[in-house]
This record gives sequence, C-alpha cells and structure tokens, in this order.
Amino acid sequence: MTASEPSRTPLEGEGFHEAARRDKLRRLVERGIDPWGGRFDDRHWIGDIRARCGEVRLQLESGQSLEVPRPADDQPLDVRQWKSQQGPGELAGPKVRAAGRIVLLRDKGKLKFIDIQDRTGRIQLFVGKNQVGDADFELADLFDLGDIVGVDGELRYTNTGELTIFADKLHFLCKSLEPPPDKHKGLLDPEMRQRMRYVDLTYNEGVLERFVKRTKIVQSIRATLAADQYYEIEGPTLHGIAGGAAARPFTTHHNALGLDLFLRIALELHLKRLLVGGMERVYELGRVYRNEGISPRHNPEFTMLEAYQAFGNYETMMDLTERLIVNALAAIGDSRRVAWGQSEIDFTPPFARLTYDQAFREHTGVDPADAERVRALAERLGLEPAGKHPDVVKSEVFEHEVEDRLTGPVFVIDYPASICPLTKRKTGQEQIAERFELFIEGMEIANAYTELNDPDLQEQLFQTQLAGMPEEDSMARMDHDFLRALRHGMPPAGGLGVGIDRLVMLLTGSPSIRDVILFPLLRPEAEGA
RNA sequence: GAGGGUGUAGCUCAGUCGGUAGAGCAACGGACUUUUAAUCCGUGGGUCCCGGGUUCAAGUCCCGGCACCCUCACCA
Repeated sequence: MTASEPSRTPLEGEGFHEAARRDKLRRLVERGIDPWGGRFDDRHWIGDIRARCGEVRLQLESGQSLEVPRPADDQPLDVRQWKSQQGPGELAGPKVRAAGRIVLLRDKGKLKFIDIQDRTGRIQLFVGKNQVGDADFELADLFDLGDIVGVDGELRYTNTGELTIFADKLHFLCKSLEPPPDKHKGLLDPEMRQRMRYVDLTYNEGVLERFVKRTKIVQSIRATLAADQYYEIEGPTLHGIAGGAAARPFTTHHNALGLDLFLRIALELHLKRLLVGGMERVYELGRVYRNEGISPRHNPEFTMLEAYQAFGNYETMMDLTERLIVNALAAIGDSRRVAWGQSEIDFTPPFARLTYDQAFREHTGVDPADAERVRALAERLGLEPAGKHPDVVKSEVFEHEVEDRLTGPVFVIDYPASICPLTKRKTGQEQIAERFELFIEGMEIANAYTELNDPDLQEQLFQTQLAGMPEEDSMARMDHDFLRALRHGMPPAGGLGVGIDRLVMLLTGSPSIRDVILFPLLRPEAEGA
C-alpha cells in the first residue's frame, strides 16, 4: 500500500456489504482467530484430487483440461483401492487437505455446503455441525463468499454423487472485505474486468486458463530457442535514440545525468550489436513501448520477441517462426486448429508462402509493376498518392487492400526494397528486399529479414529515411554507435520479430489484445469510484 | 484525433408517454444434517456517470463534460 492509496476507516466510506464483513472480521478476532491466516503446508491441489478420482472435469468449457500441477509438498493420495469398494456416503475416504477461495455457500441448518476454488479447480466441502464440532461450525458461520479457507477432511461422494471433502477441521486463511460479483454471471463490465483483473481471474470462467496458456506459450518459445542454442539477453529499455522501428516513442528523463531518454520502441539495434560482439544467436523477449493509439490490436506497451541468428537468412527465420508457433500450440493443447470467431485457423505446417507481388495482384487485380495503375487504384481508395515514391504508394495500397484479406497463416515474402531500410537486398535484384511478414487473420504476427550488414548502405538508408520524416518524428536521429558497430563487422544473419500478444490472441482465440494483457493501459479511475 | 454505442443497488439487468426507483443474485434476521444457481419466511440497501438547462414535475427531453466498448486514423 502506498501513501496515495485511498484509505478508509472502518466507520465511514464503506457500504453495508463491507460493514457486514468487517463485523465478521471483528468476531473472528474475538474468537482468537487471525483473519489474515498464515502458512498452510501439505495441501493437495484440488485439480490433483479430482484427477486422481478421474474427475478433471472443471476445465471443461474449452474441451481441454489444463495440466494439473503438483505442489512440491505433495502428499500421496491413494484412491484406487478406496474407490473400487465405496458406495455413496458409506466407507471413509482418504484424508485430504485443500485450500481455496469460497465461491459458493449453501447453509442448510446444521449443515453447510461450501465450494472452494484454487487455481486448479473447484471442490465442494461438507461441513456438518456434528462432524466438525461446535467451534468450527461457529467459525464457518463467519465465512463470506470470497474468503480463503483451508480444510482437512475425508474425500467421499455425497448421495447425489458429488465428490466432496467432508470436513474434520477448518482453517481460516484470509478475510475478504469486498463483495464478489454475481456468483454465476461473474463480472461482465469490460472496463471493470480490466481494472480489477484479480476479480476477473477469480470469478470469470476461462480467464485464468487463458493467462496460464500465455505463460505456457512464452515458456515454449524460450524452450524452442534454447534448443536452437540461442542466448537470451536483456537489452536496455531506456534509449538515447529510439530506433529499430517507425513509431513514436515515450519520452522520459534521467535526473542525475540531466539526460532526456526514450523508452525503446524495438529490440533490434542492440541485438545486432551483440551479433557484432560474437554472440551469434541471441534473442530478447521483452516489452517495447510505442506512443501510438489504442485499439483491439494495439496496446501502448506490448511484448515482442526478436531473435537474430548469425549465418542465417530470412528463410532460416521462416522455418524458426513455424516451429515457434507449432511448438507453442503443442504446449497448450494438441490441436493444430483454433477457433477464431465464426471460423477456424489451421496451423498445420508448412504455412503458405506468397510473394508480395503475388499477394498484391491476387487481392487487387492490379499488376504491382504497373506504377500508373497502382497509383490510380490508390487515388480511388482515397490514399492521396501524389508526390509519394511508387513503392510507398504500393505499400499503402497493400496495407489498405491486401492485409485484411490475408487469413493465412501465410508468409508474404520479398518486399520492395525501398520500404525496408534495415534489410539486405536480394543478390542481383537490388529492388527486392529479403523480408517476410507472417499474416494470420489479417494481423501481422511476425516480421523478418535477411539483415543488412553493409554499414555504408545502412547509413545511406537511415539518411533517406530521416529526410522523409515529418516534423513530429524529428526526435529520430542517426544512431552513430550502431553504424560504428556495423563497421566492426556484423556476420550475415537472419532476424525475426514476433508480436507475442497477437500470437497469444490467435492461439487462444481471443478477439482483443486486452484479453491477453493482464493490465492493459486505462485512463485513471474517476475520483470517488 | 473523428464517428457510433453504453453508463440505474455490491454484481447482472428492467424501467412504457416526462408523473412515488424495480427484479434476480449478493447482504442482514429466522427455519432446515446430503445441498447443487438449494428451498422457504422476513428486513435493509440508490450521487439513476458528472454538471447545466427545459418543465408544475427529468432515470426518461436538450446542451456540455467524463469513462468504457466498437469502427476509422497513427501503429505492430
């Protein structure tokens, strides 16, 4: 808690829901119980309990079950022998210990049914006054939805066939002072789901599962790169010159050095310095910051993978891209097909490959080599091509007319060289750059080059780029140290960038980038909210 | 930045033609030892996003603002 955090006294500023919970908090303390709990060892995870009873059916909404993790302090739980001879409510089951948040509570006289939830699933507790004794039953009277409790008990089935922990002993682990959302609909307001992601994760079905998939995807990417002998590095996020991409940076300032700085917009230029330094295969998987608009596909900070491989080229990186995606998919399930809106994405490799000019012709019906007809098309689309380089006009038409229609997955390869300032030209075809972009469902997922390592050509291309830049982007400057690095000699290399958030969107069937970013940027909450 | 939509109880949502602010869940009190969105009886709970205006009267109509969602632009 920081000093700016809103503070509330128990007597004012709270609703009646919180007042009722604070009253129970007081009564817990009176009973000598710490309402904030403490260490609770040797518990079983609920999903593990269910798995060993053949009941991993809580993660059923996606048709897939999550891998059930086991705690390090796992206790053996042998249900085979027990289950074969038990009828409903008869023989005593194995002893289990579980902990979780209370998500449903049913009072029935001297009986309570309590559903608790941990990160692996939900299970019902049976709390009978005669079974747990008066003290624990009175303790259970002070339970609210949202509290976190632990239980020791016997695992058995109820008369209605529900796998249930029949409590012997209850443990209070944490009081919740805020009322939870609707117990079945959850929290639906998209704004509040983003502001209170903790509530979204706890009470909305599929949210935790989606973010767990994100961590598995990221783990898988690291594993794939490690298997290819890549080194993971951490470059600087504070840049004196925000280079490596065409985007407006955030500005900041270092007080002691009296230095204006930018948050990085790309990882590229420092990774290439490391190729010069002999690291040969390097990547960074990290956050970049772009001071641009917000949309269902854009967040001002997002996660990017950039990987560089000495002695490779863009085809090396195309193969790598395919493996990264196929392995990530395997890490979250065994299907090559993912539902996307009304349709389905088929990730079965190899992905289609199409040259830039082929894609252009196919989706516009215009010959990309016919600059006049391309310009006429741009006019019809309202793109104002007057005074622009023919390749820039072609590129704008491509973005406007072609990208949306590339459902893919499809690698678009061989771009016009003049729009690729960091890319090596094709031998003998100086107007073509060895670049590909991977498009899926109209989104650009990956962008890769055979990296330009000619320092003189690089300097010349930077200069051309800077000359064409509008005033507002004039903070972009020549990165002389990067050029000096190139002059020391960067091995020929392939380089790849992957938008991790967008990849996670596609692999999890999430239509908005805010569904796969835990805390997307929002305006501050209104005063008094 | 432009256009469209939404904003009512803790949550999910109704609210007619401008005429006393509603429901379900949650909360509070009570009954119930195998419930499953438990059920039953009872009670409390509102800055109708904010600020103006019109009107005898505004959740409702008008103007301005704020936040979020969607589309577009910048961008990946």
